Formats: sequence, C-alpha cells, structure tokens
Amino acid sequence: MLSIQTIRENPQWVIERLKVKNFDASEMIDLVIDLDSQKRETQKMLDDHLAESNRLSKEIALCFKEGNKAEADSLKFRSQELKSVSKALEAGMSKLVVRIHDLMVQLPNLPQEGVPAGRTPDDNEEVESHGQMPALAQDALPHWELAAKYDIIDFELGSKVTGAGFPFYKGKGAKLQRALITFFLDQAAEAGYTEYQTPLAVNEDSAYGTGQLPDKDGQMYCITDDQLWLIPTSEVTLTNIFRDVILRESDFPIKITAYSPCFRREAGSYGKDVRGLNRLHQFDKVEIVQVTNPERSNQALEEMREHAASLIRKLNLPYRVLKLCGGDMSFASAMTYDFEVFSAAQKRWLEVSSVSNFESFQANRMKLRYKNADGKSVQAHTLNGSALALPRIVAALLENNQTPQGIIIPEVLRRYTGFDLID
RNA sequence: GGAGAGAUGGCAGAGUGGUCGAAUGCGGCGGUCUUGAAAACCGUUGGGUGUAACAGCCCCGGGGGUUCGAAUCCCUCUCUCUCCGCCA
Repeated sequence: MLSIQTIRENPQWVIERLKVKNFDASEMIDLVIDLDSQKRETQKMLDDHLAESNRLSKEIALCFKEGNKAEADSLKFRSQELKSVSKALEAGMSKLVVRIHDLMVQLPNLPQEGVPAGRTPDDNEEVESHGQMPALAQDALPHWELAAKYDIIDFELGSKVTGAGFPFYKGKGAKLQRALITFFLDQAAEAGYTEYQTPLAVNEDSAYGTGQLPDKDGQMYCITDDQLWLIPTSEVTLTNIFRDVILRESDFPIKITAYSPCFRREAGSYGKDVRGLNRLHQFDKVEIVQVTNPERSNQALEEMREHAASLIRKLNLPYRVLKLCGGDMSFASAMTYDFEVFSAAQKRWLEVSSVSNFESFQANRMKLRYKNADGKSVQAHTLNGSALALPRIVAALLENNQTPQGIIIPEVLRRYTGFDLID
C-alpha cells in the first residue's frame, strides 16, 4: 500500500508513475485526496469534542469531591449531549476510513524510474544472458516423456491421488528434488541467509500483509473451516515475521531463507503452459527475503539477483535475466527481475525465479518499521526472490542433459544426489 | 477435546471506576566520578495521530457494551499457562 503522505504531497507524480504500470489512477487519486481531507476535518472536530468531554469529566469528578451535586448533574447533561455528537462524528469517521482504505489497497506500487514502460512480456528488457544453448539430438524428448521413461516423476498417479498438477516424484526423481533443495539452502546459508522452516498455512492477516488478500484470493487454496490459507510461497510466512514490528537500524540487513512447498490454484491456465512440470498446483521452492533500510534496498536487490544467477550458472543452465516492464510487474513490486532458463527440448524459456524490491509497499501494509538515526520510526523496505523454484529447473535439467546413456546430473549436485546419472 | 487461571510499557511487575499513559525494579540512553572500565549517584526513557512548534486526540491482547468518566465492570473473540484426555 502506498502511504497517504505520498499521495497527498505528490498526486500528479503518483498518477504519472502508475501510467508505467498501465494503471490509470487519476480518478482514484482525486477521490482519495477528497476523502482524506474530509477525514482530517472530521477528525479535528471529533478530537475537539472529545477534548471537551474529557475536560468535563474531570470537572465532574471535582464537583463530586466538593459535594456539589447540582453542578455535577448539569455538567453530566452537557457531557451527554456532547457525546451524542461525538458518536455521529465517529461513525462518519469510520466510514471515511473504510472508503479511503478500500481505495488505497487497489493502488499498485509505484515502479522505479528505471522500469521500462510496456504492456506485455515482449516489452521486458533483457539485461543479462549466459550459457550455451545445448545441441540436442533430433529425437530429444520433452521432460514429461523423460520422466516417464526413467520412471522418476508420475503425473498420472498424482492426478489419481490428488488431482492434476500434484505430481509424485519417485526414486532418483525424489532424490533429485531433495538434492536441489539442500543445494539451494546451503548456497543461501553461504550467502548469509538464516534458514527458517515456516508454517505452510497462514491466517487472514498474514495473507493480507503480503498482498495476497484482498483480491488475489482466487490464487490460494483456502481451508475454510479454520480460515487459513495455504501459502503460495514462503515469502508470505517469511515476510509476515515482521508484521507489526519495529526494528532497529542495526538489525539490517535481515537476510532469511526457507524451503517450502508452494500451493497455487492457477485458475485459468491451460495448454502447453501446464504440460508436465511447467506449471503445478504444488511445487517446491527455496525463497530468500531481505528487510533493509531504504538507502540500501536497491543494492540488496542487485545482490539477490546475483545470488539467483550464480545458482543457475552452477547448474550449468543457459539463462537470461529480464527487467520486467511496468505492465508485466506484480501489483506490489517497484522493480522486478525475472530469470528464465532455456528448456531445450521444448525450446522454451521457463521462469525459474523472480526477484523483487517492494520498497515500503508491503511494509506500509503490515506496519513494518525501524527506528532511524533520528529516533523516528520509518517504513523499512522488503525484498524477496526465488532461489530457486524447482520444477522448471528440473524440466530444463532433464531436457538439456539428456544423452543416450541417461540424464547427466550437474557436478555441483552429485554430492547431494549420490549418483551422477539418471538411467 | 474437557476443567481452571491469565494477557499491563524492551523485560519483570503494581494498579479493581475519577489528574493512570500508568508506581517500582531491571534493561537502554545521557551525565557526574575514573587514565579507561566497573560500581555508585543524578537525569532521561512506549507507540500512533496531529502541529511550523506547542496543544489536542487515540492506544493497558482484538472487537463491542455500561458510565459524565474504564487498565479497572459486562459481553465476545484470539492467544498463553496449569491439570486431565488423546497422540507423532
């Protein structure tokens, strides 16, 4: 959520910035500003009435002490009158607060100056590419066929036991999953991230805090009986650790990581996008999160970008990094890099990581602050990124590393898998 | 799941209707003393909103109610602890 101060002080600038995200905010901003000034006016009146009530109460107490009952009764009467006015003002206030809030949560985060304008993924800007495209044989197989051939992933069994998009991993396939998770976590630890194991479900406040609610609830699985949501990423649990927290500047940078399964409904997806491992309802991911002060957050973003890139390099996969255009960025992000690996048999780029700086957008929502040098509490900045999401990495590894003898396991993973070939 | 107890400032812990935003202790910060440190002593020390700065207003787990007035009384929710049951 943007801060109301930003909107108050610079409405035109906010509108301009949001155009980069193809969001026409002019009407909403006007309305917010109007409601906000009404709110402030009402607040002032209400405060004055309350001040008078407080004063009268003290006077009444004094009258009782002096035994002046008649005076006390007349003051009581006045106080009651005041109170009914206060009640009306208060009702008006809370209506305004709700209306303002409802509008505010609909405003996306402002993209940074460097974010390219654009509407579709075609407008994203490639900022880095690395690695050789593998030269595969003519009869190279897509990963879902390789998975069946070597009996390492069973999609049909998942469909039977749970539903489409919930695969079983089996034998060397299961071990490969475990190896990747451990490899990613070890690398994160080496980069200074503290490992967490978090709950896999969150309450409504948390889902709201990172922005999944109020309007992205269609993407999450909900446990209605207990009003819990399955996490779509451990970003939700990791970031909500800091909900309603006031940190000290010396706590920065906070760097934390977690492996978790992620649950996504992915309503509306279809076709080749959901084939095999390309898009699942449950998948594994190692997430990295940083909380830091505003001055350092872009530096932190670059550091996280390099971390994700180094993982892909170590796995020997060809990849490219895209700076997302305004239209392709998420609601909450101010700057996002996407990482795509090339999955050679499908001949497709697959997104395996997304690293974002949310600046104070999430922090404002969840009241995450820190005390700066002046002793003022100000909003911290939050960032997160995948490091990395497993299924598409597995897809690319299977496809790119296939040989007549079997699938070759990258050097760095062998100490974790205990084997160097899937055959 | 059943029975009971509780939730107060960074922590501990007073406060059961009227200058209580809250005693006291610890911790933190500043100072005196010291070559330096410790100890001792003195001072200071919650959050939010608002203002040019004051003032004012709100906050004693969350929400609602009673009252002129609520940390204190009532209702409700959440959480914690103790005992019993069940259980990886």
